[in-house]
Amino acid sequence: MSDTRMPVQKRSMESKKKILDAGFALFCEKGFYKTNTIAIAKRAGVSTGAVYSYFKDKRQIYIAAFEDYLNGISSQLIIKLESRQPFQLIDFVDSWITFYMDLYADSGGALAQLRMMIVDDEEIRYHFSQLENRYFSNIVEILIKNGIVPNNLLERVYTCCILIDGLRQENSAFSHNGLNFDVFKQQIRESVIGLLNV
Amino acid sequence: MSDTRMPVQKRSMESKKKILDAGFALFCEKGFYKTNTIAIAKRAGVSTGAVYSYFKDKRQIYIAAFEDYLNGISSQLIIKLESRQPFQLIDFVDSWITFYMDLYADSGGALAQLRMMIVDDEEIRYHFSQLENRYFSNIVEILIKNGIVPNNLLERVYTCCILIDGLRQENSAFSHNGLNFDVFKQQIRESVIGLLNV
Amino acid sequence: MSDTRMPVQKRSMESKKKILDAGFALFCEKGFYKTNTIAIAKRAGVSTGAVYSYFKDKRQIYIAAFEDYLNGISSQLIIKLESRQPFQLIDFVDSWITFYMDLYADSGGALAQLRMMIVDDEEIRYHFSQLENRYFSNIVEILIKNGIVPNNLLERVYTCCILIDGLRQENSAFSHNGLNFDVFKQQIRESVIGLLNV
Amino acid sequence: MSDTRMPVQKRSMESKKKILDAGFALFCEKGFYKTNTIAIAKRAGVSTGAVYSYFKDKRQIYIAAFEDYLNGISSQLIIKLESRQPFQLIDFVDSWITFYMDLYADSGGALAQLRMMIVDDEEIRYHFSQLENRYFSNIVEILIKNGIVPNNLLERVYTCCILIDGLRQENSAFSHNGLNFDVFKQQIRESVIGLLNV
DNA sequence: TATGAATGAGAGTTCATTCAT
DNA sequence: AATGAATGAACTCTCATTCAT
Repeated sequence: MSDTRMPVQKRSMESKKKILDAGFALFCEKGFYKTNTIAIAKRAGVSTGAVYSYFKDKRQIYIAAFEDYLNGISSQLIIKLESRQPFQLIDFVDSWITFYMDLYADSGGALAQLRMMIVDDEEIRYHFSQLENRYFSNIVEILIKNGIVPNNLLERVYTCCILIDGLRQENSAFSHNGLNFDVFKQQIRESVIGLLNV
Repeated sequence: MSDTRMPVQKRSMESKKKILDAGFALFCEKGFYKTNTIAIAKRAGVSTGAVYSYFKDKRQIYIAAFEDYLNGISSQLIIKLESRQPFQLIDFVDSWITFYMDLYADSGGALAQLRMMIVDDEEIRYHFSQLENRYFSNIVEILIKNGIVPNNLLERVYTCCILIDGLRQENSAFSHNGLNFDVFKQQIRESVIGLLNV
Repeated sequence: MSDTRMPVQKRSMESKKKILDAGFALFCEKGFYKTNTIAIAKRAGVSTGAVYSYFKDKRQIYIAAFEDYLNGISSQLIIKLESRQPFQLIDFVDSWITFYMDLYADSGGALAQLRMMIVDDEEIRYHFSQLENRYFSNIVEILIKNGIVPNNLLERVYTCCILIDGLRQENSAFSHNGLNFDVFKQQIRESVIGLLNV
Repeated sequence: MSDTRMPVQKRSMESKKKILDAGFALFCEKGFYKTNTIAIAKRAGVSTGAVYSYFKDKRQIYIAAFEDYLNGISSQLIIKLESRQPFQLIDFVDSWITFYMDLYADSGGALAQLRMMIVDDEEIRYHFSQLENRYFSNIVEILIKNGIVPNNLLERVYTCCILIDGLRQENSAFSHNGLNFDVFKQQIRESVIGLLNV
């Protein structure tokens, strides 16, 4: 038991952070239902009681942990995409695809888990329903800022997002026998460019 | 050692069917984890014991119920698509989109649930991993039979499937503010036609 | 389904016999608690209902099966022992040891199981409490018939029985490290002979 | 993944102890199969959940409870036997018989239960298989220490143990009609002395 | 405030027994 | 008489949550 007392608030914040990190890691690894609160507490190095002093219940840990994560990555993606100057559409699309796939690869299943829980649980669905909208809006903004302004831009961006996410799915979840990934990627890339380059 | 019952009597087969139907309905409504075996038994109008004489465990009910369902719908979709003669690409694509969306709409969450469980549970994933491949192959077959043979057809079909499923998602899972569904649908439609009409 | 109808009573007897045999085999292999009635019915090739038309409950199958078995072996042992003529004490003791051990070896755990259930279950204990008395009496009879009449014969025989059963235990249940079985057997043999040869 | 709790707080250790005591009492009274975890929890005055935070399953309660018990009694018997000085063989044998029978009488069925479960359950058998060897070795040691060193001592001791346990059985499990217990005891006593006094 | 032991409802599952066919 | 599907109480075990310390 360390003698040096830290400011109460700061220690408290650290415990909360540890719980969120532990919860997030476990939820990604094993999913919501196969993760229990005792395991979260253990991984976080705190007591089970502590978990319930910071969060009303298990679901709130989930929501808070994924909110943190999403805030992190969404800004990350946008920052990376904005930083590539001067703007070239083809370069932008390639970066988008690359960054998006890296993000998923690094997420260790986080985004797949979240998609699942959005289907499964009403409260989680409600909480994250605006999630993708932010992402779309950000992309739309960047495009407008750089003079890419076809009609129905929002819908175009959405279609692009679906295509890019399809590529991601192919890469991670299923193994679709006989599919040539490079050919597929090239098709997606061309479709996206076609949609934005009017 | 105790193996699950092989229905012999008529009564028995009816019970098994009732369990599958009840299980399927509940799994779709509430998801795997929020459905318990007592509820399945009650809904099926049988005892809890009966459930376990037909199925080794809850997961097997899930697998059997969804297998039945998928066998039903996959042939349904293909039959509908093949029945539209003479073949016209545009007409084919419109039918595809319509039928696919109807299927999901009628499934009452079944397909969304299944996607979720494929992510969540290893045994279920293993069991249904080949599921989408069958669907792709069927579409490819129809196209070839009707003279649509661009290069990289499999990849093109896959891309089309992703686009159409994106449309479906938009319709069911999320509400993306400000998105004009008809515009979006038109974009998808054109992208699909563009991919197949080389 | 064989067309030739057997006399009802005879068929009935056969089913009962099959249930007893199946029950006995399973009880020996797995014990009373790990054997279930469905398995007995299956092994016997009859319906579960049939089991309950011949026996009030699972315990009665156990009792009847072991009673049959014990009647069989006790007469067997006595017949074998009586058939060795002319009577020589040493030869008698050797035969006794040999036959007893063979009996156990062939019983496939039956007697060990029975001992266990006699401890565990009041009704079974009650039913078989006289079991060993018959065995002692038989041995005593043979000895008297052949002029072996030391004082306290019943007690001597009982002590002999314990010694011989100890030899059997050593051979089957435990592995007592470092024990030389032949030496041990020789000791038992001599103690038994000593007890009877006054 | 969830490991059983390592008691840290004092309260916790008391609970574990209470569960062990309750389990032991019930296992002795009613046997393993007729004792359920709810009854153990109730008798221990704890919740069912508590039982499973200290023990992986019911069998582990059994094993731990009997291990505790055996550790207690095995040293007890040896200590009593060693404490009788100066060593006299006849006195030693009489003490051995007396203490052994008292032990069983006081055990309230514990040792009989354990013998039964050693036959019935593989894991329990494995856990306690060395049990009797320790007892034999202890007796052997005492005898050697006191100059009783006939050839084949281990086997002699084993034979003695069987005889003494036979006496114990007679006293507890069966009622062998017509057997004069005192005569029988005298026979056993003399056989044991004969085996050791060469 | 932090701890972690304790809770207990409820989950999945088994199986001796019954009874409609 | 025979069948075997059906029953449902009882069992073992889990875990989100609480609360005495």
